[in-house]
Amino acid sequence: MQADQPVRTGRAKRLPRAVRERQIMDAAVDVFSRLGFHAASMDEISEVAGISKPMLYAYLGSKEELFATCIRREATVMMEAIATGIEPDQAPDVQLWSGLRAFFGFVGENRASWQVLHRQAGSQGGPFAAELAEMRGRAVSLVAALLVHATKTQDVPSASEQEAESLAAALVGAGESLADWWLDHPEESAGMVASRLMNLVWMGFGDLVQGNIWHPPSRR
Amino acid sequence: MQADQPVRTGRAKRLPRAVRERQIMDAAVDVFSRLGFHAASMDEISEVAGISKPMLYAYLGSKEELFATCIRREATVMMEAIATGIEPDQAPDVQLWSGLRAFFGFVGENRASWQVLHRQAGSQGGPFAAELAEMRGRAVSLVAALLVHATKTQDVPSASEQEAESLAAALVGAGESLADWWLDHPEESAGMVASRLMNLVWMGFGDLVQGNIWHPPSRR
Amino acid sequence: MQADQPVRTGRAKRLPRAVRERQIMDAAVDVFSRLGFHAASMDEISEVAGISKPMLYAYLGSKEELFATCIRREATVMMEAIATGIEPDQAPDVQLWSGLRAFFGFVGENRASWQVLHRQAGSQGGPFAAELAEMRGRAVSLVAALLVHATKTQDVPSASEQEAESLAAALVGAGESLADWWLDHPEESAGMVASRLMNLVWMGFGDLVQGNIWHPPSRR
Amino acid sequence: MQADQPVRTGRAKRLPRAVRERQIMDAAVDVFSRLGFHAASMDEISEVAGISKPMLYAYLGSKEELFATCIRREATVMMEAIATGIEPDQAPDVQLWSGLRAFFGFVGENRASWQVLHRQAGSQGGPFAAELAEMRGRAVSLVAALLVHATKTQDVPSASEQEAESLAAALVGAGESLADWWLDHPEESAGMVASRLMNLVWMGFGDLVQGNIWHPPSRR
DNA sequence: CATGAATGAGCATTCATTCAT
DNA sequence: GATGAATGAATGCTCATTCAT
Repeated sequence: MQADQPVRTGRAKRLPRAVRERQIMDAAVDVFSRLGFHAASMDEISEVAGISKPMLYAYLGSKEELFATCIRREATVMMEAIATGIEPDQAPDVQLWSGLRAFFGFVGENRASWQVLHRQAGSQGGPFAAELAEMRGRAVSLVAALLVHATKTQDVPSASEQEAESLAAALVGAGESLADWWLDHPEESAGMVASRLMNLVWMGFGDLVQGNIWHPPSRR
Repeated sequence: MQADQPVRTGRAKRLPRAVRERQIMDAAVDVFSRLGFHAASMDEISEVAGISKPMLYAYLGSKEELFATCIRREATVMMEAIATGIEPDQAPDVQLWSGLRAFFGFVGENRASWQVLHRQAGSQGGPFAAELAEMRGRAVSLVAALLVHATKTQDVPSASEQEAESLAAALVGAGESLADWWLDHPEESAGMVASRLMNLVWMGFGDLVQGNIWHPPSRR
Repeated sequence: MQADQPVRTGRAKRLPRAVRERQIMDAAVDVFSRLGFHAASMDEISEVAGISKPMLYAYLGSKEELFATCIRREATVMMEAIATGIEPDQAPDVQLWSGLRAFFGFVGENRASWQVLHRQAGSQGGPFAAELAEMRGRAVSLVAALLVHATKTQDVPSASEQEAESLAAALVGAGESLADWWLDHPEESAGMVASRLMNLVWMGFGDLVQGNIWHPPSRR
Repeated sequence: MQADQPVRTGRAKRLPRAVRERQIMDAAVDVFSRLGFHAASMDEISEVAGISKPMLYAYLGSKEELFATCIRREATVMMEAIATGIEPDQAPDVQLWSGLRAFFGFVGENRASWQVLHRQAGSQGGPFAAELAEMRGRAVSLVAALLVHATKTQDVPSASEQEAESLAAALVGAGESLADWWLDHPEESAGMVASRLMNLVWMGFGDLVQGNIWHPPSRR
């Protein structure tokens, strides 16, 4: 997204550290999202960032540190986007719905960010796996809390934490997978995709096949 | 699973080709599942297999060929396990249920196999991405077909193919994610985990929070 | 030339040693002439020969030994062909002419042999360089002797051995180079090519450009 | 020529790129000329050049690219040396003579260069064969042109192109072979060797054995 | 005798990382 | 602060050669 100076030449302009760091991380996110951690090379990142490799190391440390930093930044931004999107004082279904909408909205507008976060899920070997796992775990917990909250508003024996977490994991996975599917079918709108997932997890196939559909509150 | 002889010493015993090939592929699945394609080295695979590198190449070809062969073998075994588990002439919900049970059953008993198949999802660059994507695509199509079949038994305007596929993608993602979660919570039984996902996707949260639970037919 | 059994299967028939050795060497000459020493692999040679690698080693020793043996055999055959072709009791020019004709005749009918002998001239590093150099040296000496003999029949101060050898080296090189050129222009006959070289070295450009041509004795 | 530091130790001194590149190519020519393309290893070249392997690749690309670059450089230098040596407005024989003198002069002073160019003639397989063949072809064409020019100054039916080319090929081969012979008999002077070849190809044995010798014009 | 199975040793190439200017 | 120049350490792959059956 920021392959600016195609051929860097001469000495890079002196810039305040914060700006430089941002610049580098933008480049790193770009490259990591395109190639994945292993295939990405520090050479290419430094080139895209428009600085020399020693600067890369001076500012962001090793490749792994750089990757972890990227993950952390992008994950934080995404979580904030979602948190901001959720309408807190509404009914559980509406909260979930607004969360999903925010999630797909974010993915649609930040493909690179999303891919850095998701395209590496497997490489558990690396030490940045911790970073990734933690970020994902945070998302799962958030959803789990929402689910627990939903059951508490009813007269049903509240589900165990374990159960909530497992369901949350499933939901998060469904969201990730659907987001990937969406990348290959960009003709659909974020709202439509979000709505599908909402229907699936709130109504279930059992209802869906009978024509029972979940609708956003405004239409109710 | 067979990282036995940490330091191989002397000449490996003469074995018929077929046996050695199996041995090597088992080792490869082991290493690939632990480290992922990129981080795995042919050196380590040959060591784990208890043979020298040239045998690797003589029998299974290049690293990429080896990986693709692993993927194909494991995917085939898994798909067969699931196909065998599905009860074909039953109602759609029962079919789905038996499929999920078979899936989690397989994952529980073949962790390495499962991880080879799932831990590389992101590596879009590699030439084996095709292999992986195809395998996953096949699974998604299978689920989508099941969903379409389910809607057709009802008097509802049958869902578009696109919609079915997206829901199937979500379901598959939910299954994958839940399988991963399960790997970290092995105290649960396969049936319990499968049942959770079944309830989520068939009943939906909407029902679940009201205490409506899906039960296997025998209990109905 | 002897890629007989395309797919060897089962155990090779027991054959008397001499026959086996011939078979192997024919295959080796074929492969060496096509690929050169380095690019030729013992695997391919054994395959073309229709036997297993251990047999190759049992019969002909190491790759270098095998190559040296090939060189020796082919060179001997060629030298004999030339020696046989030379008419000993004739005038020097006729002797040279018959030698050249025999040489080009041999090359035309034994391309593989010729290429094994000539296509490796450069690789002086290997220990078989000795073999090659010796063979070539023998050819040069033969020509030199012929030249010396020619001068002795005249009333001129006979050229020094050194001079004769250098001229012989030049002549041999011209022959080799012309033979290579001929491989790329097979439409010419052996006699025509031989005649060109004869004219060049016997008459010289000085005569040639004045229309003075050397003719074989029968036409004189 | 600079196999100085047999064991390089510590970090190589910082040098500007152009200098290092020259240094590397000199080393490469040295090694290639001694061992030939196949037997030469990038390890040895880097060692002789006094740098690490990555520099080789950073500056000169792959082994094949490096070799091709060497060939091109050396061939260019040699062709220029010869072109410079030829006296253009003289009679054909004088032109040939000056060309030969220049050729042997070059070989005498640049043995490594000569050997890189000549010692690989056979390796037909490699992708650099094109490079080599083209260089040699250029030389042959040049000589052929000279021969055609020579016949045109006479009243003789000008030789066919084919004939001229074959004679040129023979002459070039004679030159190459004589140059090699010379490498083993360094006690002779370049002029003497050149003169021998000149006499052979201009006067022919027929004249030589009768004591007719070609002399450079100044002595005529 | 004949062979499938096995390997040690080496080679081209790349990449994260750092030094000296 | 900023960089061009430099490298140690792997990695994928191949080949001549040899056991064990």
